[in-house]
Amino acid sequence: MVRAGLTVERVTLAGAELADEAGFAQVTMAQVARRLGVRDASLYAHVRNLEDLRGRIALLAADEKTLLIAEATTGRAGKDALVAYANAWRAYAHAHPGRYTATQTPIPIDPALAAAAPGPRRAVELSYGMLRGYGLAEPDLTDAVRLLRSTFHGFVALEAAGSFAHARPPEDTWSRALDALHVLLEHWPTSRAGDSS
Amino acid sequence: MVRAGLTVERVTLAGAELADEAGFAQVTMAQVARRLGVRDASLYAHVRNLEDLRGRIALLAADEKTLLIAEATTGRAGKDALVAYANAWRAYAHAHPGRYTATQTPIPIDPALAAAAPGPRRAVELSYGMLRGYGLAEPDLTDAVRLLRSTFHGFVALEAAGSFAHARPPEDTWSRALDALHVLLEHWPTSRAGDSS
DNA sequence: GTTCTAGCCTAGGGCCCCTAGGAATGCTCA
DNA sequence: TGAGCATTCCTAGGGGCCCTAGGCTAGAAC
Repeated sequence: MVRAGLTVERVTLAGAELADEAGFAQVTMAQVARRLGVRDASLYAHVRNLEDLRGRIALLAADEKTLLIAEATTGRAGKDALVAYANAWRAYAHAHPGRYTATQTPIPIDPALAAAAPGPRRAVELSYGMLRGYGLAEPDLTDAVRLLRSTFHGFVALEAAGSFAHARPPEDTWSRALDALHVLLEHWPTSRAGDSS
Repeated sequence: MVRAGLTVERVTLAGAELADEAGFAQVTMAQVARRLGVRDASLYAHVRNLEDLRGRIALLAADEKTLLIAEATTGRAGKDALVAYANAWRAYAHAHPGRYTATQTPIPIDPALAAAAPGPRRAVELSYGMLRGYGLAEPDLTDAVRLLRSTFHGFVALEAAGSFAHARPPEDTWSRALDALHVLLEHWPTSRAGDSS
């Protein structure tokens, strides 16, 4: 009998690949085990249970996404940084749909595991760094980061759900939206709402 | 033996209530049947299968959400309409989290069923009507609608996922974001990107 | 009152999650 | 080299869920 040589990392990766190919909902102990040529009971030596496995996939995806964004935005500022950040975000969601939904699905993740992951902290740094060129101060900085992240996530989520199935290509809307957000950041209503209508 | 008096509507409603209380992932034939005091096999007389039931919940939720937005925005224009639309959206997501995730989850819905639902058409009308005061023309109108819907959905999704768990209350960010979007719609970069940095 | 149409039932197969306990593998160390 | 040992992977099995097949009964139609 040849051992399969499983580790937590290999199991998690197999789950991530399965998520991208068949959807995150199809990530199941039995399916992952089949993909690894192993019985499902064997996975419990490496992963606590299904929820644990899904949480690890979510953490892996968050780290990968953050890393891609970091690579895309280094050395850029202003609108260049905004566009690079946004495009890297959307590209990851397109390239790894299952992993991406894993990051979104609210899973109770093991705190110790989450603390060891470098993703979240790095993601916050990147978000704030991207906006450095626009001259915003707290709390506007936090609000702007949240608005941008909301828009990026919402766009790819609606795109994945097929809400943009009409005539105009999503790509066109996407680039126009980035233009608009850039303008917004330059005209950010700092002290009180600019209510001119 | 007393009959339970099931109908498609009652089964769908029970599923929707269960979704709000326990999460959309917990909407299962067995759970819904238990809630109705019935065996799971009995539900198949009213609903084709689990996927069909979930699709009906999604459609119900979409209709309810659209109705609330319609009530909130009638008679309003400009920023008033924008704020009313956005607040109704977020309020529905908060009041019915399970139903709301049902609308987001990409479920293959029976086309005949979807065609009979008034929600989608009405939702499109409302979105475009809300922007009537900003003087946008196509394709900017479509892009603006998509941007707004992306932001609204992304915000409540990240909120539900616990991404805004830090110091600043989400409410504050939300109202500032609406101010910012209002400014954005007034400064919408119509012809070519306003690239002034 | 009989017949017919439903609504609801039990029975059962297949898949999945997870635990318990056994066998084989490959490392450590005398 | 070979015994001991931790780890890896296995089979067996219980419980839950989805769904189909087929039977029984309540209420409507005649």
